[in-house]
Amino acid sequence: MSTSPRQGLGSKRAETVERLFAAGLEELDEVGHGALTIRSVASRAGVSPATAYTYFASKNHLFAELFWRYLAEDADHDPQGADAVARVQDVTRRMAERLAASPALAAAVTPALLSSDADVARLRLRIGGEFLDRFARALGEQADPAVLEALVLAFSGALLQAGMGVMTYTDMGERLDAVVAAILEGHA
Amino acid sequence: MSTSPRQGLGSKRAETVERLFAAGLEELDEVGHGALTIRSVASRAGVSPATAYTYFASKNHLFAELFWRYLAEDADHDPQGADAVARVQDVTRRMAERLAASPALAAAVTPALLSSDADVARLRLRIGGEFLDRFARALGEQADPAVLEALVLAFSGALLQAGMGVMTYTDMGERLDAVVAAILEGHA
DNA sequence: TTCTAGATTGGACATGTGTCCAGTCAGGTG
DNA sequence: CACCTGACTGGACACATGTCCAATCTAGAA
Repeated sequence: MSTSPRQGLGSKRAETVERLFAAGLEELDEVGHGALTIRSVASRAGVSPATAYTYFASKNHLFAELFWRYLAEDADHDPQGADAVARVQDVTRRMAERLAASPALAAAVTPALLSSDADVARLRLRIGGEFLDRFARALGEQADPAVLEALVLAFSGALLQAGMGVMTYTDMGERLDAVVAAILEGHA
Repeated sequence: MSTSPRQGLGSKRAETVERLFAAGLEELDEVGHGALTIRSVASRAGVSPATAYTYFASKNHLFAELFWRYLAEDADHDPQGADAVARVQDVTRRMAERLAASPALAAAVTPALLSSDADVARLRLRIGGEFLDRFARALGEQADPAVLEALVLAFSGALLQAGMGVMTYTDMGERLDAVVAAILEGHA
């Protein structure tokens, strides 16, 4: 039995996974997602590659987990603003700012989420659900489902384009302001 | 000097590249983009891997070229419809139908276009430009730039979600009808 | 202290990826 | 005909990826 009161949290496994996450972020910033390998992350975290692979099925899985955690840090925030337009813009601006603050992670996660890897597929759904929730909350109760879907799709599209380098994450915030306004126009 | 009047078109190189494209499509349908390798495509086309690599820098480059050609087949079509909404829906429906008809190619191209490969980056811009053109033509002259961008982003987002398997390409057509209507509402 | 279960490890393995290069081949040229 | 040139080829290379397993370590339980 574990001696720790909080089940599992203080376990050896939990400590190791934390070290791997931290090493992953550092490695991402320093060498980018192209050059990063699970082995390099393992080495930075001071564990063997075999150990790292017991935690992450693949490089893509690692990126997806890192992104999910990054997203979750911000999950409790309630969108601010007087009307739906302002609240939705608060959501997109906030996301864009956070992504701009971690460009390496943002660049890594876009291709990673497309992986057919089973662990990635699970996280992908969670992440998609989180986006949907945020927009739904910003819109309020009686929102037009087509409008909600338009927002989610436009946001996904912006993520994709930024991920491909067609626009920067800083641009993304501003451009989405206009796009959100255009979509919501006539949908009081 | 070449004996062929149409410069290069009848050259050996052009014939080989055609065979490689054809083999690539067959291989995609039969084994999917995961299992496909440049070597397997080369073998199917009856050329050596080394030869195939003189035409395509990577698997992703092959997918991007295949998709670009598939897109170009349809480039001259003028969007039909009385008003902007109908014309834009014609564009999205048409694309969705074509993608649904070649699911393996569609599944392959989404991750491929995210590659940092230089040849892919070139095609990515061309493909993005093509989408923009089609929506711009469907909207007509004096379109709101924010609306145009909203449409392109929503469409990109739909491609991404379908590419991830969150929706089918058949769904995509129907869902985009509603999304397009919602975006254009109030933008006569 | 001894035992035990879970965590970690080294290292080999099979596979894929893209590069490179010296050599061959075929068809048009002079 | 002999010659060239562009296309193609075989095969080796360096590297990354993810898997596997028997051996070892370590901290808490008895």
